[in-house]
Parts: sequence; C-alpha cells; structure tokens
Amino acid sequence: MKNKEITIYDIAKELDISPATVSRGLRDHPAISKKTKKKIMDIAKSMGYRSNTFASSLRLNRTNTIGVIVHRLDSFFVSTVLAGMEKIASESGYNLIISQSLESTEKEIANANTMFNSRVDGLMASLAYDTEDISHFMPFIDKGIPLLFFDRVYNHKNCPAVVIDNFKSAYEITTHLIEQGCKKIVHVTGDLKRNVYADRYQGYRKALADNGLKFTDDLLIINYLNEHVGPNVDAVQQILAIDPLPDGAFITNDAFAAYCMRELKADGISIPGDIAIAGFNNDPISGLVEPNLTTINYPSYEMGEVAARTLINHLKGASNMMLTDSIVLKSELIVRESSLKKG
Amino acid sequence: MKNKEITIYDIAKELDISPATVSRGLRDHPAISKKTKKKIMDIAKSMGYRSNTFASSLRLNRTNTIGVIVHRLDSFFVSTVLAGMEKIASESGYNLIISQSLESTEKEIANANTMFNSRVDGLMASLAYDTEDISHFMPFIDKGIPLLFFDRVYNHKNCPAVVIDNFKSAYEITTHLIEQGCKKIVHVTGDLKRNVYADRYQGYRKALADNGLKFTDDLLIINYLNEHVGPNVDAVQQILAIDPLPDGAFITNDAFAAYCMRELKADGISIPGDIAIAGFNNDPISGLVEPNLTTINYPSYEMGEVAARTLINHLKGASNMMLTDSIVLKSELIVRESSLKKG
DNA sequence: CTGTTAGCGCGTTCAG
DNA sequence: CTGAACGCGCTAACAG
Repeated sequence: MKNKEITIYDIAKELDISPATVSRGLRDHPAISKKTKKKIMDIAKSMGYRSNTFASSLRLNRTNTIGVIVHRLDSFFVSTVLAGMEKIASESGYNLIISQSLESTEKEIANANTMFNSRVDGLMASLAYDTEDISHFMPFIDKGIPLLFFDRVYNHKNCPAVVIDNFKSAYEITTHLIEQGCKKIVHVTGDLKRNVYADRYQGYRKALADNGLKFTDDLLIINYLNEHVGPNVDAVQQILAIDPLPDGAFITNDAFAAYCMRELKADGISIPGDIAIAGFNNDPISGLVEPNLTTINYPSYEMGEVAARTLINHLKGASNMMLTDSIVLKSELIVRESSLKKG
Repeated sequence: MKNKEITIYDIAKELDISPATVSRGLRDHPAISKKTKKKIMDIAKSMGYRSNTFASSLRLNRTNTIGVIVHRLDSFFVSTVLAGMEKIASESGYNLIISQSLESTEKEIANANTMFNSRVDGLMASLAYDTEDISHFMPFIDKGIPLLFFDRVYNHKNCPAVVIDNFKSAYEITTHLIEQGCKKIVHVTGDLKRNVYADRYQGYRKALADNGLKFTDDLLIINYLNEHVGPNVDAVQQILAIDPLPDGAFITNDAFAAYCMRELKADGISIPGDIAIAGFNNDPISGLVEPNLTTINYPSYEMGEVAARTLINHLKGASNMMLTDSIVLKSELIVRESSLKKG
C-alpha cells in the first residue's frame, strides 16, 4: 500500500551507474551526457521517483522556502500582495510559508521564531499594528538570512524595504479635498508607530499647513481600521463628536472608509455634500459603494512581485549584493464622487 | 558573522553527555531525568541551539507541514478560510504552505506536484474553476498522504470533504425571492462542474419547481464571477438581454453580485423594485453596498478551522482513522434590502 | 564524462 | 536512565 520511496540509489542500481551520476543527471548538471541524462529522467519517471527535499536541504543547508508574515490574511490589500508574491515565488521554484500576526506583536514573535526554526531561506514581513521592538527579527539579521519588509516596514540598515510614498499620496489626496473646498478635514488612521500611518499623517498635516488650514487634535482619530479587530472605539462617533462637524475626511483604508460612510449616511449626513470622503488602497469596494470612493491606488500585486523578486534575486546572487535601499512603488490619486463637492 | 549552527553534538560535548541523550532531552523523552533535561534545555537556550528541521524530517519522514491549494488568494472567502486554517495549524505546530491555482487546472497540477515533492504531511485543496480530472491528486491518495477537500470538493472515497449545504442554502434564498413576489429569477453562477455551483443550481431549480415557476435556459448564466478573471462574457449584458427582464436574480457570489448591482443601477434599473437581488457568502461588501445585499452566511473562518483540525487529528491519530464522511457546516439566510420587494 | 567517499544533523535501535 | 553506532537520501569534493 504505502510503496517504499524510490531513491537515487534505486535508479542507480537499475541503470547500473553510480548514485552521484543519477543525482547530477536529475539536476541537469552540465557534466553529464545527454544520453545518460535522458536514461535517468526516463527511468526516474517510470519508477515514480520524487526528490527528497529534506535530504537535499540537509546537505545544502537551503530549503527553497520563503517565509511571509503579514498582519492578517483576510484583507484585500494583503491577499493581493500575497498573490503577487506567490506568482514570483512559484515561478522561481520557491515555496511560500505564510503566517499572520493578527496584529498582535506576541503572535508576530511566535511566527518569526517558527520561520526561523523552519530555516526559511528568506523572510518577508509586514509589521503588526503596534510592534515597536523588532528583536524577534534579529536572529535573521545576525545569521545573514535575508529579511525584507514591505508596506509596514522598519528601517534597518540590513533590510531592504518595499513601499509606496505614503507621505506624497496623503499630501495629494488631502490637497484634493482642500481643492474641493474642504476647510476642516478629519484624519482617521492607524497607529502612528507604523510608517504607513505616520507618513500619511505627515502628508496630511503638510497639506493642511501649505493651504493655511488649522489642525486641532480632535481631527486625528486613531483606529484599528477594522470593525472586527482590536479594542476599537467607534471612529464614527468620534467624527460626529467633532464640533463643528468637519466637511472632509481622509480615512486611510477603503474598507473602513466604506464602513464609516455607511454609518455617517445612516446618521443623515450627506456625502460629499456635508462631508467629502477619501480613502486609501483602491480596494474594489471603493468602486462599489455609493458614492464611489476617492482613493489612492496602491499597487499591491506589484508590491508582492517586487518584494519576492528582490528577495529571490538576492538569494540567488552573491550574499553581499544585498540591496538595502527602499524600493518605492508608484501610487496615484483616483478621484471619484465621494470627494467631489464641486461639479 | 554567519555563526556556525549549534547541533546536539555541541550541546553534548559541552555537557559531556551523549548526543542521544541531548536528543531525547530536547524532545522531552520520559526516560531522561528531570535534572539532565533541565541542564540540556538551559544550555541549548544559552548556546542558541535551534533544531534542524530537515535532519529531523529526513529521519522521521515527516515535515510538520501542510499544503493548501486554493483557487485564488485575493478573495474574501478564501482568505478567511486560510485565516482559520492558519490559526489551527500554528496552534498545533504545523506550517502551512499555500499556493493558488488562479482557476487554472494546469497551475493546480503544478501546485499539487510541488506539494507532493515538498513532502507535505497532508494537503487541503479547493478545486479550480473547471478541473475535471483529479489524477494530479492521486499520488497523495496512493501514498496514503491525507488529502482533504473543502468548499469546491471532489467526492472520493478516501477524502473527507468540508462543505456547507449548498443545495439547501440555494433553495432557501431562491424561495425567499419567490416569497417576495419574484416570478422570473435569473441565476448567475460558476461552472456547473464544481459541486458548489451544481448544488446551488439544483437548489434554485427545486425552489422554482416547488413554487410552480418555469425555468428557461436563458435564466442560467455561467460566469467566472470575477470581473478580472478568465474569458468572461459580461453577465450584466446577458441579464439585460433576457426578454422580458427578470424580476429577481440569485448571484452566487457577493462581490460579483455587488458588481452586477452597480451596473444594473447604472442602467437605470431599480433594486429591488425592478429586480430583487440575492448574493452568497456574506462578504463584508454585502453590508456596504446599497441596497445591502441579501445573502447566505458562509462560515468561512470556521470552515478553515474545521478543515485544519480534521486533517491534523488524522495526522496525529492512527492512520486508519481517516474520516471520509463529508462535514457539513451550517450556513444561513441573511435577509437585507436588496431582495425586499414587500415592506 | 563518471565513480568513490564522506558527511550534513538527527532519532532510534540495542546494549548496558 | 544513558551511550554507541547506524542510516535516513542527497550532493560536493576529489579522482580518474
């Protein structure tokens, strides 16, 4: 029933050649004649041989596996990034081990340890909501295992980062709201410990300043940006509590912006008439809610591809070629009805 | 820089005991004294020891890794299932290797082969759009590697399946539309080769029949249910071509239903006045579009948990305990405005 | 172009 | 309770 596994020894015996030759033949080593290779391949297939990954890993000290740690799997943004990563990885013969931190630093630590013990060849990570200390990633850096951050990154001299220009995008979208006539714009965003939120906040502030708009503390609302995650205070209530009511809102996540918009509308507030709304990400939901959401197109699939490609190039190249600069992908403003106060 | 890896030999030497004892101590073997165990654990930690997974795998012929093949990562349903799986797997000390078929049978075959060669301990799969032949999964069955299908399943005597009652759910939601006064209901769904779509279609047909409504071929629209996948004919145009126009639509995917609804509305059709719409899955989008979508709550996270738990129980238990029955999770109708023709 | 040899790190006999 | 010895399957020297 459970047939014994075929090994290169079995093939060698069958063909009356040495296991080493079989090994080389299977891996398409140049120093093996076409004929022998063909023979080996054929018999391997007919005997149902499959290479033994761990034996190979043990020997080579390499797993052909890349770890990915994300904050959560069930987010449009994340799953799109993963789709891009998976594509590149599988094209290059790498497996992806994926785990989620569920926005908990504690779980992120556990995940990093698991990845480390699984001896992944490289790791790509996007940080949890409020991770501050990244010492759980140090074993990778210390051992020279390539570590790359994407989206929610941490600046470390040994780690490349793949990002977008969050500052610029936020500046643009806020400026757009101002151009539409908004004088008082509330900003709903995530923990400012994360670069993405910090940078967007700065961009927002700069746009206000450049246009002579005053910022007050009640205009900054920090939230998990997900109705179902973490100890959320209701952002919508916070918005409604602002007096006088803002006439614009920049909410750094489309899904959450859509949620807020629904609640505001339910409260009799007209969008964009009373409050113009802008989101972030270009989640499909932004084109389905009414009014359609003005947002920033975040090239998530491309980010996955670029991150994976960068890491894999590094894995295949010389180990001192590690590119440690940030790679900044292009994001752009998409204007839709939710922010159009004028025609 | 790249410190040499610590092995059990190093620990053994340090403590002047045998590697075998270290091995046992590390694995909490009963035949090792408390004291020695403690000593081993302590020194292992202080030396920065990490167990070598492949050496262990090679020896034990086991990887502690579970493969997952899904149709695509960037779907709310799939990512939620994965979130559930990841939770259970990581709790039980298993890693997840995840790959996507992108609805292509060809890629599904490649993925299955990769999983097989990676020697996953078990595999969970949801089939691609139109996979018919599952011979690429046979190596798993032949070798006795547990294989479990979920959602889009294939009935095979050796494979448990985790599903919902698609027939019943479709029957219920169609009946609901009929109760709202619909006399002509169009059904937009996926390839009928997949159980989920076939069963829903049957449920829909049965509901029509039980209520004396006539079915005609133009009421069945087969689609990839995703604007961006595959060679889609525009489902909305197909709906609009039906003469006279239907007064109800059962679209087996919320995201796609939302898309259709937007297009229909853009065409001046009132929802639910002209056409009542029902979706499927209880995707968050169903509660954000207007009108909110009537749908079926699909316990996706739970499905992930149950699937993973079932597989892992099997992996840990006796190999002949393989449960081969289907596990049917509870799904239920959620009525919202998009289908409410009456008050 | 091919064969010989050795060892990657671990767990598991079988002896004590 | 502990140790000695072997081998899981593969690949990289080194030899021819």
